[in-house]
Amino acid sequence: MVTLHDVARAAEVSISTVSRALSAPDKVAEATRRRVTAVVQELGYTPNRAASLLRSGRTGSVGLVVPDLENPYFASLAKGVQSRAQEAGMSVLIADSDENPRHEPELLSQLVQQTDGVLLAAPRDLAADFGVMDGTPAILINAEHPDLASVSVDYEEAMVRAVAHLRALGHTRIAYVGGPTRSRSDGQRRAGLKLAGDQYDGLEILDLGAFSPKVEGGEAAADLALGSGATATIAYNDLVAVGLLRILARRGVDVPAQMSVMGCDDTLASQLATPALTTMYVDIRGAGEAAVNMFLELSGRTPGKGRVSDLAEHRTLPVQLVVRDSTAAPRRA
Amino acid sequence: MVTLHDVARAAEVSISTVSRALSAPDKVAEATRRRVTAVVQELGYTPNRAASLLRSGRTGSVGLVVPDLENPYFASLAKGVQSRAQEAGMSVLIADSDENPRHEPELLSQLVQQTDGVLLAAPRDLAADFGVMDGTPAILINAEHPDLASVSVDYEEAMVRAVAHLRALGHTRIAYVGGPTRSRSDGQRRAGLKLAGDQYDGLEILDLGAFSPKVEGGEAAADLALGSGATATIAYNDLVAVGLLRILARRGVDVPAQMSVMGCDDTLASQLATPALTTMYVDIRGAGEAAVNMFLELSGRTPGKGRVSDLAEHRTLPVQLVVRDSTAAPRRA
DNA sequence: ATGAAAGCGCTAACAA
DNA sequence: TTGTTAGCGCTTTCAT
Repeated sequence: MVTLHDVARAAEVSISTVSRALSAPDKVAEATRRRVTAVVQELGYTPNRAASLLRSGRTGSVGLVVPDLENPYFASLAKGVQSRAQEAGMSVLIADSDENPRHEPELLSQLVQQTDGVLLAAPRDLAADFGVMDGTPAILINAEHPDLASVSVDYEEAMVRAVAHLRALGHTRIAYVGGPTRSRSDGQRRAGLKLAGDQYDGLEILDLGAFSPKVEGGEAAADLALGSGATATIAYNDLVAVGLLRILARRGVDVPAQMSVMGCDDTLASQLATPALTTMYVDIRGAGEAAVNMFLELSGRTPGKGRVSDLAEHRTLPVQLVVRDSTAAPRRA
Repeated sequence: MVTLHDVARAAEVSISTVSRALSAPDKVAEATRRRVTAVVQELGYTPNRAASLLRSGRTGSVGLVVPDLENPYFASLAKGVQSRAQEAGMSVLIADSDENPRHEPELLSQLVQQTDGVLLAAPRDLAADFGVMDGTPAILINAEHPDLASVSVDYEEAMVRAVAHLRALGHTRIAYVGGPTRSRSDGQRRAGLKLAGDQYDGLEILDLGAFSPKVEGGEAAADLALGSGATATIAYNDLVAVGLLRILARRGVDVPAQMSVMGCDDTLASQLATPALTTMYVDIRGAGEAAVNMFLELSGRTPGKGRVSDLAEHRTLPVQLVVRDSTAAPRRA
């Protein structure tokens, strides 16, 4: 292993000069700097992370807590976090709470000790989490708290646009299959739906109730949707939409001719479904990246353009309509 | 920050005793051990990883390299790795090569520095990877190398059973949509297919060629399958099967009545598809866990029952048939 | 602009 | 069984 000492010896300077040449190039004479970097190249020196971290008191990693890594939504999020962190020279410790809110605090407290900060995706029990965070920088994803920075998808806008799309196709009775009641993002979606409903004349939004945010949820809601007289149904997310699709197919209902179906999130699921789902694209990977960026600013590692307000910045991510094969004009009666 | 010194002082022992009490409890008197652990609890001491790394050369983490975290297959793998590692008190650093074999060596060399060992999932360019591994323990997943331990899914058996299922339904002409030519696991699948083909009289296996292991691949192969006169098609994996389903639906072909379709891997995709895919379940999570276990044995952290042959143990994981809605008896002509 | 030197918190000889 | 001690490779004052 090549160390600072080796480089220093070869370049005939002291180790502190080498250290400076690498981390604060402007504090070293041009000639010296060049000589040092040349030797570094030649010897193939790479700094020992452990040593520099020990010295500086940092760990060089961020923690990420997700409910379920197998859920395509969180897989994408993890991917975004991962890639941005890597760029910034940090590593990511991922903890999977297995959809169990009770695991969160425990996982969190583990992470807190091993990382410089934590990204919390869709936390279920913020209050409990708080206890163990103990001052560690934390960023919330799809959740908000007055004292914490956060990045969330604009689900309200997502619903407004979804309705606009269906309305443009000529639908006037639209059903909504909701997600978990306690979910903050379901609340946002409903707000968007209400907004859209008020905006158009003669448009009816039917609330089908709360369902599990999975395929099963959609399956449970399908007959309700059918019986509601709606010509289009918006699902809480893509998974739920897939469940709808499945039962509708079994009932012999042609999608989109007899019923239009929309998902949300544009996860892999929307592309896998048959017919492919019209859905709202939300940049999950971008959310992951944004969360890392916020963390970086918060902990002052980014030169920082003006530095964030204080601790608690809230960032909202835009959404976009993706039209595929599951929506069409309603059939003339 | 609580350090060893703090604990030592409070417990009235030396720092080395504390260190030992934690990492080699049997080398410390029972009473002392209890006193120390009590103080550790009380003070909330957690070892400084950077320091112990620096000193011991170990990191307490494993690296995992996957081609794509968004692919449900690798997401599950990551989940398995994650959970077993957690149990063993280790953390996981995940690197995503973004399906680009050229990223691998770079990611790997980063990981090698930060981990005690590396798990390589479906590596594309083992030769290049080798250069940077430089003696770090490595476990291959779905790949093999004479000098490295590995765990792979038994894709040969998977195909044998898939064919048996279709055969039992009455199919006699079965098409196979292959994956990447260079893929080792595609070779295994073909071997299984051949085996099965030879085993039954009057059974024809048609090779449709090599396709991208994604939805697009299946879409590309669909018309070929249709034109081949086969009554059933086996796809390289679930994603490819979904692609088939999509085009078949567009062509008005009823699955499974007119064409049976099988996927492979039993990823989320097979459940999301319409109709739900009959597929071969392979315990991907188990593979991840097994890989961690092997690493643990290899690096001698598990008391080890007899210690692995040498460096290179190869473990094979079983498969299982999952029947859903995409297969049925062929229609009488 | 450069060098000397003091540790960061911990592990692992080596002593006792 | 326990304690003493010497660093691991680096950053960072403080001199020069």
